[in-house]
Amino acid sequence: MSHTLGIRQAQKQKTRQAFLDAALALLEEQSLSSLGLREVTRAVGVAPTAFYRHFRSTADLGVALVDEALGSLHPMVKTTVSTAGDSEERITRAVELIARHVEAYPAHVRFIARERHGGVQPVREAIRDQLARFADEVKAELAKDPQADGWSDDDLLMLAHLYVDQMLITASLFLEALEASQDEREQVAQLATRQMRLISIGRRHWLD
Amino acid sequence: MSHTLGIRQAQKQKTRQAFLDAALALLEEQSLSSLGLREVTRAVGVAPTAFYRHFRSTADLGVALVDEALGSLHPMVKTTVSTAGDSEERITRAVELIARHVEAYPAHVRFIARERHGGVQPVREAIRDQLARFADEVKAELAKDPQADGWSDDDLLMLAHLYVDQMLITASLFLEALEASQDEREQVAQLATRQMRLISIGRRHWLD
DNA sequence: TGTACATCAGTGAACGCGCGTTCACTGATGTAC
DNA sequence: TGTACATCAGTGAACGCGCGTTCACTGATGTAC
Repeated sequence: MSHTLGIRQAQKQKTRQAFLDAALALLEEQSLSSLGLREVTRAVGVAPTAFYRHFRSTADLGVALVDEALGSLHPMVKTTVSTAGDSEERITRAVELIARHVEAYPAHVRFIARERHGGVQPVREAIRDQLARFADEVKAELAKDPQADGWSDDDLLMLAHLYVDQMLITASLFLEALEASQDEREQVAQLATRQMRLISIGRRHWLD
Repeated sequence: MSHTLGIRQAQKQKTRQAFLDAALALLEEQSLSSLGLREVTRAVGVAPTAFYRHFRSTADLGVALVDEALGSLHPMVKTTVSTAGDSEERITRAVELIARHVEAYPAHVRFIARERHGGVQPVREAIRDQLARFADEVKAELAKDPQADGWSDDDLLMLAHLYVDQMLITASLFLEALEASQDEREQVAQLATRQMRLISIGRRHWLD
């Protein structure tokens, strides 16, 4: 195994994670720009001053949440656009993958959707950077496909951005439908599937 | 002309508009959920209590801002997808229309992008409702096109949502590039044009 | 293994400040006659 | 047109409250010998 932390470091990390978890829960019903430092420490059960042992500000905590929410997502994004299977299979797999991710991490998804255009600049920038990385990775994945023969770099990146944005829109729709009926969630899945199908058709005929 | 308001009503409307303008300016750098009532009255130059003569809360003011930002936009959205001209002409016209709207009303566009997934529920709902209306209107416009022959209602609405989302994404990109170089804005226009072109191709081959 | 000192995550009191909301008010505008 | 009363947009004082940040502290953990 890798290096074991000392008791002190382990405890510190545990508290830090408690801050992130508490903040994420509080952010289900408000934006980061109105999240209070004391509000978070109260939820964690520590003194307000303890906050400063881990973060400079709530904006700083927000950036850490971006890393937590998106940092671990890169492998999944690749899978979403992987070249395995025929077009229809890929789409179905992608939509299901997104639906399951939203079910598993609704608060993370909500946080990203909310703060992507939110009122805290460093957080917006952190999200924008991560999404740009996603687009690059998707582009690399798309380039592997024989369909990409003859495509310019610009066009591949254009399509990659279209996919990334489409994933976010779909995730956001699943989120809204999360508390609703099974039927409503299936409608979202169907809408998303059709939209991806249309994009897929456009992709196939791009060089016609 | 229509009914002329009394002096009192006219003055009241003027103050109300001053609240909306001041709030919109303040919201360039924060979210609605952190906007303070006293902050707004200070910017307008009236006593804090004057706020209650016009709005129940900042959330209420936010809903009024949604109406101001999106209510008058319906004619433009129709034009954006109108059937006049060939496919390439339509796309160019749509992208230019969006670019000009962002230049003319950057604060409104920012407000909508920010609060669409923001922390204030009534405002989110107001935006969602307006966007649903846009999608319906776009769908009606798309149905007029001969290309729509053989399309199901569901598929038309699917495409309408795709267009509406695409417009918002494009507007948001133009907004980010607003303070940047002319070159950067042209890159956004080019990206948006290509994405709409791809969607347009997908549309053309949908029934193949 | 034991001791003596260093580190540092979390504490708790204190601060000045701006917040949202209440209330009774004022004086210009509106209306009835 | 003039008068007497009603309306109501905006005022200003007052309230209790929670905020972010500072500071010196404590005591468990870490380290050097």
